[in-house]
Amino acid sequence: MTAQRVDPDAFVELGETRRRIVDAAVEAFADRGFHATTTRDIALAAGLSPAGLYVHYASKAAVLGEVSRRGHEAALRLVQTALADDAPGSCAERLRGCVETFTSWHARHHTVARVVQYELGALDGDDRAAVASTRRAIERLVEAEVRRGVGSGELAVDDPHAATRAVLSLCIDVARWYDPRGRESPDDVAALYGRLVLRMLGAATGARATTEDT
Amino acid sequence: MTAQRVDPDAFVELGETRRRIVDAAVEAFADRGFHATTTRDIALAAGLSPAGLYVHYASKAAVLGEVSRRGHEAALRLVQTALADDAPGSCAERLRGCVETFTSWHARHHTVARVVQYELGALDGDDRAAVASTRRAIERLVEAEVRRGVGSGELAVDDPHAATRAVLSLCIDVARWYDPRGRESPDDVAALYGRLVLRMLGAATGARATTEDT
DNA sequence: GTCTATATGCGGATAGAC
DNA sequence: GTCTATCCGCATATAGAC
Repeated sequence: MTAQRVDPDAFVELGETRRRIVDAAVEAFADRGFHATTTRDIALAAGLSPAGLYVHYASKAAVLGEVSRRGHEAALRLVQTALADDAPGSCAERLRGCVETFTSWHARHHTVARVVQYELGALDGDDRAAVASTRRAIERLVEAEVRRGVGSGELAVDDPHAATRAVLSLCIDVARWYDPRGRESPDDVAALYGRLVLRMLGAATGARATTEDT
Repeated sequence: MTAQRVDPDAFVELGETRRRIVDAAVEAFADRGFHATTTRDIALAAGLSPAGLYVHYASKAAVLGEVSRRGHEAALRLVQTALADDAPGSCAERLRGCVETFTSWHARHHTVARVVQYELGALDGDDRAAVASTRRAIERLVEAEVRRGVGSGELAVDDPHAATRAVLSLCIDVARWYDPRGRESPDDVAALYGRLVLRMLGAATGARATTEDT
């Protein structure tokens, strides 16, 4: 209906009609899943006839591909920005920032995030490969930062690969349970997760003062 | 094929044919999702004709209900045992044990766990209500233990409800990414997660010695 | 680029014999 | 309790006019 249900950064340059299609598809895929969503659902919610969809996308899977590719790219950009070479702060501070934006995105855009995280199996060939590559890029960036932190003594973990996976897993799962009708804002969850992750990684700085650090 | 793909504790007393149906359904639901699985897929994998399934279950959704109810009940039993009144140890030790068994179950039985965690939306009325109640019971047990730990000073968290949700979220998401072909056994992941969770919860005991405690 | 109409196949579930 | 045969509705996608 009113628009802006999805992450605007990820879908701006699509044009009006495709934008409406993607918007409707995200809503439906997130709510009921790809396979339980019909092309009619998407077309009608986008204000088109059932056939109107095929002018813009070759198939239902192509619509999913658009959502998943762009969603993954948006998530990667967040991580790249937070952990860029010229980003300020210690490893721990940079990781906290990264976890905060990544978590906040999964809460704020939990519909897109659900599609991104839980419909990988429905992607076809090319889209699946593109998305897999983006996912590896995200993991590599975060793991490299964790290793730097361990190297400098800021962090203390035995297995940086497994610890990184746990951190990303925690953030990603926000898309599953987050409910915007609940009490917590995306920023609330993000702030909490920033603190929890620093503890998980054994960050040296005031990690256990009285209760939690701020 | 050979049997024993699913948690035996959860599905023993079903009888031979139902057992084969449930086994086939778990495999298919976990692999492709409920909606992408056909009743033919299930029936044929169970060694039945397409119609044979309906002697034992009224519908595809009824098969899902069987899996989800019993899967949830199995998960609840694990938590009840780990946190029972007469279970030994401090709050932190009991929580570590709970996280370990809960995590290990989600890895070892990741097919059942995927159905349990990701197909809630496809349940119909009665099953959905039963399952929701079991899920709340799990959360309540864990949260109560966290609150006890905070009260006794063993743990340090600002918001026990949110921290409990994060802990369970971390464990549950194991079902999404765990791959038995990888290097880590379920017990490896469980041991790691036990340590990470105690850190998250600010456990006082040797939480940050040199690297990670054992 | 949008529509109406429709081809075509597939999936959930049932009927009825054995 | 299992089978074969089948009904029936629905979903993806296409055809062709405007």
